[in-house]
Amino acid sequence: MTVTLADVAARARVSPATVSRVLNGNYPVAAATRERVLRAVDELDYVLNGPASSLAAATSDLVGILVNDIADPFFGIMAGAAQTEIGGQEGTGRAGGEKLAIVCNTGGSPERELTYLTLLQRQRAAAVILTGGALEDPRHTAAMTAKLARLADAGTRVVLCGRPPLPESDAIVAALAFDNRGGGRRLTEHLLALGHRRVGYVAGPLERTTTRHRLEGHWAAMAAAGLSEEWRAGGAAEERESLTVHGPYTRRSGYEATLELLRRAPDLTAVVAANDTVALGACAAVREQGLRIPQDVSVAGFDDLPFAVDAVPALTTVRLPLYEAGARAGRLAMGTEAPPPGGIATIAAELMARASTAPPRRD
Amino acid sequence: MTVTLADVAARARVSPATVSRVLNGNYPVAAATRERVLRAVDELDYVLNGPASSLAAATSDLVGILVNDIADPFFGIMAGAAQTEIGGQEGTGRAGGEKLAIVCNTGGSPERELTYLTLLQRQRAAAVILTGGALEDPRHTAAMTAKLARLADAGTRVVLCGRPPLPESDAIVAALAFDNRGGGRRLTEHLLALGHRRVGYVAGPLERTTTRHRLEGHWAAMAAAGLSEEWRAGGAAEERESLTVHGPYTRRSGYEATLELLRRAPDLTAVVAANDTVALGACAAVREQGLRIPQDVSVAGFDDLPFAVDAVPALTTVRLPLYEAGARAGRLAMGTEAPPPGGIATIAAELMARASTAPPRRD
DNA sequence: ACGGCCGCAGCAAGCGCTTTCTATGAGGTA
DNA sequence: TACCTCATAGAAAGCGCTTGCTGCGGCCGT
Repeated sequence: MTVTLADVAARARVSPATVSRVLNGNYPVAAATRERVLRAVDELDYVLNGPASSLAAATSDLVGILVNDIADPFFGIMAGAAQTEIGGQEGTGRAGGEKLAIVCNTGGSPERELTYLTLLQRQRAAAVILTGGALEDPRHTAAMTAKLARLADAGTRVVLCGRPPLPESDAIVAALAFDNRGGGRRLTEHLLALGHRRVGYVAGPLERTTTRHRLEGHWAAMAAAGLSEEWRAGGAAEERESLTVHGPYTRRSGYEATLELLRRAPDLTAVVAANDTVALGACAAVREQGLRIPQDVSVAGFDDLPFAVDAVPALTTVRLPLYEAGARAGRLAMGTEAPPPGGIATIAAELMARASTAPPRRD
Repeated sequence: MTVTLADVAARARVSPATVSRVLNGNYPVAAATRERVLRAVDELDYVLNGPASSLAAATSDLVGILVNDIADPFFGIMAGAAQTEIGGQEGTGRAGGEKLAIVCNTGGSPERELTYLTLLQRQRAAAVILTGGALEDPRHTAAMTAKLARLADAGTRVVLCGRPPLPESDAIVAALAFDNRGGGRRLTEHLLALGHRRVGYVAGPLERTTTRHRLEGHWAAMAAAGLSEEWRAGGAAEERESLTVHGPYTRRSGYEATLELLRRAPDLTAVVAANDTVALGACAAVREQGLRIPQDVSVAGFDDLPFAVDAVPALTTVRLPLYEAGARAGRLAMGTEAPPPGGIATIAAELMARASTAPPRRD
């Protein structure tokens, strides 16, 4: 039925061992023999049995890339870049060093995240790349740390991309963290410099590192401008809360949250969104209220996804070098690039001031 | 070092066979014994060895989803939907019927497409979903047909999603094809009905089924309106060609191609793009030329990706039910849903007339 | 009360490959 | 010529799991 190594060996009139060695190319085989074997492989249309080979060798050439939402280009871009570095060109046997990247969509679910790690552990994956923000649940964090430790024990290289390093875990080859806090701060500073004082914030889901860091940057800027004082005077933390609404990283959330913000504070002059997708929803909501962007309300996003520049007006946002980060993560996973000192690198976030933000109208 | 089935068996004071049966749950095991085994599994933090298990059982619970470009939401949405149906919740053992979806990014490369199919064949994948348009190269088509036949032989279920069925191949469980031709035709008819006569077309890459079908729909509409006559009079096929430019499915391509079209035919009143992403680039180009949308030039896309409705003006496009199609493909791959009669289903494409198209200006 | 069944657990034979160790012959050296 | 060294190829022992078949008590039927 299915062709096995032994069949190839028989046809090439050599032993199975020799065929294996030809295919793996890590043992001297006479040119003539190799030739004969390769011909047999070709003629029989032989395909290596992955499970058998992984079992015997106790390794595989799979690299897992975990993403929170595959439909979101934020992850797609990173995953694609990583995958480019990891490769995927090979013939019947294993070409040298080439690995195969597979993308696993967790949908943001912690269970699924662990499930996929288990799968990859099962498959003895060569490396795992975790992209995007992490959930800040102590239980889940502990489970992840433990799981990653076991993976590392088994020889799997673990790389984080766009995710802060795990506390006291030495299982990780490298962590590339985006400077979400700094980016968030600079974005709000830009708004403040334009003269805005009443700034609404459509935040991402609670308990995500990305959400928290961006929000912290925002608040830091507000506080530095002395605006936290105003809050304190005018009603303490509730006031601050009232200008922040949480929701998923979706357009719809941006739309609804912005309507809500506008209802709570009609005198808002700017809305900062958790990311560009959310910002698009915010724009729609602002327009629906008959307000103009940026004359009446400024809107800003985060990430600088490709479509941000095409929004009308072009979206002010914070550029994250997603492609570069993904590619670097890919190289780290392959062991092609040396890890940064301490295994941790912070990736700069650059403010992209565009047309969707302007000074507030003077009433 | 690593915990094996045997270790678990020893701790639970049963035979390895029993542990295996508890984990796979397809053989009667006394409740008390099962309990003991599960406890041992938990205590030892045991993880099944995937390769070993796949080898022995000659199957695996992996489902591969091949996509052309993971950074493109077009694919992300389908893949995400399919993955939702396929699941990914399971404990240490294999929960009943649950499979694990992995996404493979071919980047549009035929070699990589085959490589991934080989990988999945190697892994004895339970099913494979191929999304998006196919390459129309006879050599590659033949290779794919052969490869899919072998996969099917080995028991892998093959589902096509958004891709036309392969000629004379019975390897396929089902093919869900989008009505790209019909959608393209209706879109151009809409433009013609508005009064447009000079319509530019920014097409996708050559030799892709999707590109060709959409283009055929466009031409069919033009011909039906008697506009092919005008062409014939005014310079035969070259004229028709001159209003069509090919390029990749990227924003940049849309931008450049539109500038080129405007140069060739300054009297153009409408531009149809291969998809929404390309349309965004087209919009940018039109604006850069100082032209207004839709007053001076109408622009239309295809796919109705989430951001299409957020473009300003909102983009006229053709809606493809990507999520539904992906989900259905997922169910077909799981065997949860009966294949359509003949294994082939055409999925309707709906015209979404929005603000980016309007009657041409009367000069 | 005895044979037959049935429910449950164990034995052992692989699944197809990798890899260590051993065998063999050719070529070089003293 | 006898001995030693390489360079290659083969033999065989698993890798960790699944599963057909066997074995063993206890319960039922008559």
